Amino acid sequence: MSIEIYNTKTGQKSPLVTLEEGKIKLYVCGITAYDYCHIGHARSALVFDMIVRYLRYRGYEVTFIRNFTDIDDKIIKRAQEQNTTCEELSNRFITMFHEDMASLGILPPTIEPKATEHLPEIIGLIEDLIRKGLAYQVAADVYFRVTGFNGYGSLSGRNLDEMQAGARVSINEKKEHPMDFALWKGSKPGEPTWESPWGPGRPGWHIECSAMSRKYLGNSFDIHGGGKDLIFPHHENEMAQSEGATGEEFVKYWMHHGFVTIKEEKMSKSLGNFLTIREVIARFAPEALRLFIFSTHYRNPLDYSEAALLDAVAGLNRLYTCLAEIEQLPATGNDQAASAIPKTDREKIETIAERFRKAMDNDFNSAQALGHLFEGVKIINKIRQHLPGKPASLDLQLLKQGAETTRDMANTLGLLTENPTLYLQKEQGKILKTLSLTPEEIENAITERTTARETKNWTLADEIRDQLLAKGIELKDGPAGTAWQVKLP
RNA sequence: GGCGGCGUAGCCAAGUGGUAAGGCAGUGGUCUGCAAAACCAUUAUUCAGCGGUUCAAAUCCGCUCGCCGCCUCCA
Repeated sequence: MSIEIYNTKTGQKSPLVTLEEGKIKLYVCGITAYDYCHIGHARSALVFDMIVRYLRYRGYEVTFIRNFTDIDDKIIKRAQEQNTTCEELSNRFITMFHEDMASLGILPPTIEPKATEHLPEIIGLIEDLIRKGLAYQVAADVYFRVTGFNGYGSLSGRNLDEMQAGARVSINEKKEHPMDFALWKGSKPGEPTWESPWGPGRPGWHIECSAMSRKYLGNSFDIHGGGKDLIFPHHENEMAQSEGATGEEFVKYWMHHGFVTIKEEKMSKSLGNFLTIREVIARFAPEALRLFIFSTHYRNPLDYSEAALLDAVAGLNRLYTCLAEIEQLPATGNDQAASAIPKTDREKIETIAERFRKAMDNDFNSAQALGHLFEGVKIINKIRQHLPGKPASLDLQLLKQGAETTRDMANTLGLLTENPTLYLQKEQGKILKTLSLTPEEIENAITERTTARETKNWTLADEIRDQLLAKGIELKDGPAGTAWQVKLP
């Protein structure tokens, strides 16, 4: 079975057939570096991280390009506000971006090109377009002639007449057609400037991606991705530029992910309703954010809330707890004993990987894939719970294999990458730091309670236990004494 | 106005023609002096509403209602 991918351009899923056998060339639009990244950016990065990881797991050699836009109107404006240069500003936020990506455990792309480092390629592409009659110069600017490219609108499913009827397009008298867009902008005093055949200026927003993808991936490549908000105009314009210049099909599969919303409203800088990645990571484990993001299909909207993150934390704890419990199992069992595991359960465990792959092959349906992992965990837990004192070796082996498969599959999503026991300890440690209690105080209270229990003073014993619980410490009475742990969300 | 998407249990969320995955929360149970944790079991005769196609529909078609996004910078 092959992987099926939903292609924005065709509006349907189709089997992934790569240009070159076993290889995938992927270009993703990265950030415009002028501010901290928010959860929406995290979703974009995580979705494509998952896609890259999964494609590699499925045997593809993936060349992954993710660019930085380090020159544009917003950067110029913000730099002026902060009384700094565009270069300093964009470099600062690129560094922040890298820190955020590292904290989220996102694999670095093969290449991360910047617009400002590709001026020769950009200028060359614009010259190609002018030569082909697809671009024209007006004063210091160069515009793309949308009426000269007859596929214009085919990606976003629009046509030029409809878009003009929208009336939100401002009329610029210099342009031949209201929808024509800038390839090159003559610079105003004080703005970053590069020399060009059309005078000093800077590139328009869309041309950089056409130039850089062409340089690193060629005229034609397999997958181009980004957020849904990039479909129009950004990707529509990129496609027009690239196909106009080369005459070849620019991209085979266009992939666009949905937005992160807050209270059902799109998270965006202009609305001011965003949380930065660092704010969220300060409170929740990076893998919890991952689990949250992957708990819905990448094309659907995803509503951020604290409650939703806490759900994800609980889910992640369930997964890690299962793995930790399986690690505690004895290494050897009874070689003679027959398996005590029902056939249906055995089959469920044995087919975890197969079912996981089937879900992921279906347009990266991580929500369904995770459902299979949770179902597997449920069965593994059930079997483990009912294991006899001297379990059959066969059954121990099945449980261990099931846990290992679960971990391997989760790894292809960047989940369950930590040692289970250490992860759980670390999470508890993080919470303990926020509590007004030291381990010594807890131990002392337990000693006091143990004495009370020995004299069957249940009232006092329960009181001590309740007081600790109110502070977030759970006690576990066992044969070997009383252990404590921090209450996880 | 144009284009696109969504509406599944208390909440989140899979499921694109064959009789409702999974997670969180809740409830019952195992364990325990009682608990907690963990685990198990259980929770939608029904998929926004109304029609239609079909032996069969959450899934296809039509209409209605509600929500969201893009058309301007945006992941």
